[in-house]
Amino acid sequence: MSSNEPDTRTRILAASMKLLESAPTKLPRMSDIAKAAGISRQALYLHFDSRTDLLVETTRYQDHTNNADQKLMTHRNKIRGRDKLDAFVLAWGNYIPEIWGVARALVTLSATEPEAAAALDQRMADVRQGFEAAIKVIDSDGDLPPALNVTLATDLVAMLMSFRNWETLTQSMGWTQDCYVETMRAMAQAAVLGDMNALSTALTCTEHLDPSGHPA
Amino acid sequence: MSSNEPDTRTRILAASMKLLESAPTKLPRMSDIAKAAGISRQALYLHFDSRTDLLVETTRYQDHTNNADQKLMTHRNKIRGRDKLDAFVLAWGNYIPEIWGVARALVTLSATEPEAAAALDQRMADVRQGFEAAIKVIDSDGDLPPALNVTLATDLVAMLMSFRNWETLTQSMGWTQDCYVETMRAMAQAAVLGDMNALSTALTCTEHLDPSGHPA
DNA sequence: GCCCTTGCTTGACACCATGTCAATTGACAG
DNA sequence: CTGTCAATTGACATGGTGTCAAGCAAGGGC
Repeated sequence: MSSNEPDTRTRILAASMKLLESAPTKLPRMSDIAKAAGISRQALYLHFDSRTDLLVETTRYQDHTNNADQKLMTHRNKIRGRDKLDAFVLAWGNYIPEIWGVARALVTLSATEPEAAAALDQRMADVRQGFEAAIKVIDSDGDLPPALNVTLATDLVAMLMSFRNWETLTQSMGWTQDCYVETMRAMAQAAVLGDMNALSTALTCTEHLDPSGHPA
Repeated sequence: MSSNEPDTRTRILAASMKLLESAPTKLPRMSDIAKAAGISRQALYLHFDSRTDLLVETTRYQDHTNNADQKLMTHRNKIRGRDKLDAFVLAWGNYIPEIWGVARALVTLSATEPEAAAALDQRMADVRQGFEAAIKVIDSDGDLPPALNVTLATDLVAMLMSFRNWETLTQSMGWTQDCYVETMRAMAQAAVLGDMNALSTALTCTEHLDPSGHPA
């Protein structure tokens, strides 16, 4: 029976993840999560040290159930640095919406909880590393403009592709996910390769935005 | 005597501002602010409805004491759109560090308090408007690349110059304020004007970053 | 059939921060 | 002297996290 019914810890994590995904802007109370998992509030503390601990474990759980590693490794195939960058921008940019709810909760908690802040830093460092790998190859390809070095370029792209920027553009400013990805792709190429015609491709968005546009 | 001793409300606001500026990552409790203002905790509620209200008023107070309007209006002089953009990027980019502490608190609270979120949205909208003004002129100058429209370009630059990005680059990634401003200036020009050689100017940073660099 | 362990339940409680209320004080004005 | 205003004090409600102790139900070993 243990093969069919998932163990309690897993049920908690699944419930936590579901709650965070379904209402990204509200972070649930421990009692909410307990109810959703079908156990008592106190029982949560039999499996997790604290609210923060539970949340951090939820992010791990989510990455695991989503095959995050696999999804973010598509750039392995590519040979040229610019293709690697492109692939990673695409992969990460399209992964963000999947993790939005959970990541947002992590951001919120990290304002007060150092543990959460550490977990968030780690996650951002992981993403940064993906970009760095691509940019190193761009550099050895000789495609990196002389004005940039690897560190600077990586910082720039990592900033550009930050979770928060995705949130701003798609949630506050109403950009389509497609528009976001395409524009960020163009921006990354422009910034790191000095490739300006990349930005003409972003033309697909203009349609989406002109008429309806901003709710704010 | 009322001319020399500031009234209580002002003393509270000053104390609140000072606390937020001196420890940007910790948001003070009401009791901390009361103590700093030299009054009882309960007396705060004689002047402000709630913690959120007090914080929002603190941001206004800060903008007022800092002459924010004046500082952000330097681009009025400029005629060409590209010069206006440049001036506003410079002005806003250099204003951010002054308001960091208070703004950060607002961001933190806005996760749970709708009032704070509204205030934050307003502030972001104000900044956005500054960029939009410049970009409209760029457009009428005929300098806006055909792939962009005003809305899209404004969103892009507003995202680039967001408070959060400043925080990421200068606080997490260790960029100098100068490096930040110069790079953002170049990025903005590249994004909105298709002016790629702007990015070569950002070369000043490479020195700062290569040796010491990342704490993470 | 008995005991022991394991995982969970229930109820109670400490802690901490925000926000509220009532009674009181002290100063100043008319 | 009196009324008003601003602030003080102490007490309290609320809501959330985290802790603790006692009890209970199911299953395994023997």
